[in-house]
Amino acid sequence: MNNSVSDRLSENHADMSSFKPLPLNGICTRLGDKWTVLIIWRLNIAGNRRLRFSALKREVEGITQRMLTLTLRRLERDGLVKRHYFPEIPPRVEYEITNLGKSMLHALEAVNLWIRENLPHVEESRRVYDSNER
Amino acid sequence: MNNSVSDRLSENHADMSSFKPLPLNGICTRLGDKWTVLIIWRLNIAGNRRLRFSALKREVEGITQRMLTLTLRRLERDGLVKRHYFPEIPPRVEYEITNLGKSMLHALEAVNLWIRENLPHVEESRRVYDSNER
DNA sequence: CGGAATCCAGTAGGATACTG
DNA sequence: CAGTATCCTACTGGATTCCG
Repeated sequence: MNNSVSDRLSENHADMSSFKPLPLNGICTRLGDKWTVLIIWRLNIAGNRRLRFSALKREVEGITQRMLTLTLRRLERDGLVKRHYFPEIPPRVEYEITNLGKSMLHALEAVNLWIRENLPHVEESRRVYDSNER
Repeated sequence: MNNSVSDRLSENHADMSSFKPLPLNGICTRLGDKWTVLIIWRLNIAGNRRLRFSALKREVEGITQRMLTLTLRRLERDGLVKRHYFPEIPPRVEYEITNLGKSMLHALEAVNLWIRENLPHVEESRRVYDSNER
């Protein structure tokens, strides 16, 4: 079986030179936007339970209806979230994270950990930089 | 010794519910911008060798002088990159990735791998979505 | 309830010209 | 060489209103 890619992902930093850079084709941009990670993170916590549109709106702090709709549509389009529509009156719509979405969040765990561990260093560096220069 | 945080980062997906979401405090946004990852990635490949401004400009495809300067300044401010200035004539400036920068790229390896493995699925999902709806 | 449509302000980033 | 300064455009995202 072929796992040459993961083989090259070793502990050895120098081996990273064999990797091409991250393809900045929209996914990376998506990860950096304001709401994507917060929404899919919330859906991931829910696990296999689905969340209604209104529930997400309540629980993702500060998001507007417009941005929630936009972000969910993009997530659905990318296959990271599944949308279940029930044409009742009033309508009911439920959202659920997909396996693909779960795997993406899994890949983000290391980044999450890095931020939690290194944000203080970054902030200290900013303080020093801002006091010296300017 | 205290490693409770990494303890909770297990293989078990359900445990992720105990994590607070990624703090979207500028770093995440930074990762999603157009040039940050490409630049620091290039510096990381160089390892402990430094790269001149002009070398980065040549090798980071399509970047403008302005964006290279801006992005390098932010990376320096965050402590991810070190700037070495030699006041000669003409001036010479060399950039070098820091250990903090290396550790951040290390945390990004899983994301890089995920994209390389799952981008086809995302693109297929987009094709289906765009043909069905609209 | 779950949007869609419209308007608007702020910002990211490109192109270009100038400089110590 | 390694920037800085300026202008300009496109896009992101907030606020608000309307709708089935």
